[in-house]
Amino acid sequence: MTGMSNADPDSDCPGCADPAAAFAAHDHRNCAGDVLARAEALVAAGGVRLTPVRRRVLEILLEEHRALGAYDVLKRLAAEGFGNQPPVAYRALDFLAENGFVHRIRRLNAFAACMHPGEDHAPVFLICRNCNAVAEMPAAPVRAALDEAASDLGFAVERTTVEATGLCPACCKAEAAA
Amino acid sequence: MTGMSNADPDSDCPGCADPAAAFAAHDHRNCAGDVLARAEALVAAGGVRLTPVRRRVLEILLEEHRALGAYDVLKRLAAEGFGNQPPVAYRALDFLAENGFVHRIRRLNAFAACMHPGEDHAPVFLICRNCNAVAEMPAAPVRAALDEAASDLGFAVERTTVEATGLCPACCKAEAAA
DNA sequence: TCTATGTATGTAATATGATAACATGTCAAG
DNA sequence: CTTGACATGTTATCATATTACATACATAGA
Repeated sequence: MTGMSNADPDSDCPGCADPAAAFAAHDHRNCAGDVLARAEALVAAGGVRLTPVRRRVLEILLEEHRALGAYDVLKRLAAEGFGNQPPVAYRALDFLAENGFVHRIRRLNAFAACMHPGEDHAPVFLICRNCNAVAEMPAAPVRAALDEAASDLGFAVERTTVEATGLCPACCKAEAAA
Repeated sequence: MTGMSNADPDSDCPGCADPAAAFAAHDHRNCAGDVLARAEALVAAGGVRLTPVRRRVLEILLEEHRALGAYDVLKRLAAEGFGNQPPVAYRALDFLAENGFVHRIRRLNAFAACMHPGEDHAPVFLICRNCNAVAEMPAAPVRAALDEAASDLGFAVERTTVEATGLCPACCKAEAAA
């Protein structure tokens, strides 16, 4: 599951805040720092606690900058002296997901840090089937289409899972060349 | 996982071909029969084989008329003398999914028969968080919004997973009353 | 008709993902 | 300093999915 285009954390960085930059090369330490700072602010405001494990899990996902399975996260936690049983990872991930700091990517049974916590939240994910890079894209138009169609049936949408697989720009070009 | 509004196979029948009827009461044996017939025609045309296991899995999903886990399907297969190891179920389900006869619902780790095989295929699912009823909805507008947003990023969408949780009409009313 | 080939199925073993249940620790309000 | 709420640690177990390999089965070509 090593993303091709984001194996080097300093190079390509899909999933970053600016959707236009999502699949383009840039230094992602900036976005990671931003996000962590914003998360702390939100937590303080919301009356919930960003405990050491939770904070560390968020950091791990930000550092890694790609979707990680719960057990991958757990391995890293254990290596750093936190608990090494599944619930430790799941609890932290669930907390972060509920508070909008990470998203669950069902197609991959994995979790990825949210790149714009506190903002619009009905994320859409683009998953490259070739390099596994994952980008988070603004969802407003998709969500609007969904809401409208659903309300015609009398269904009240609360949460959405929208994930697309396909080819990211880099892999698309590579495949065309082959 | 017994859907409230579709516990009785002859009453409410979410997920049927006509999206307007999805959450309304009707006799679903009609849709099930239709679908199976259409599936056979498609299979003949497509050069693939609807073997006994595969056919039976499709029938089970049509009869049940709700999302079923692979192991639920497997239990029923085993009871009828087919193999009782996971791959038996997964292989049939994968085949059916690849050929558009069933859909995988990731949120539920489950599979449901497609109610209009051969037609437009970028399904959207509406899942009631209260009664677990699942409806398949036409996806064209959602898909269009998704394609457009993705292509701005240079991402070529191939397959999509679009699932919404919320309240179906019946549960919506019930909750409002409470 | 035989037999080679591809495709489907059967089976065992195991990997991977997720949760239930309960014990222990931590911290702040009363 | 105690109580209560929340967080964490730990055991055990369940649920979902896949790998690998053996066997059967259809069918096209010799």
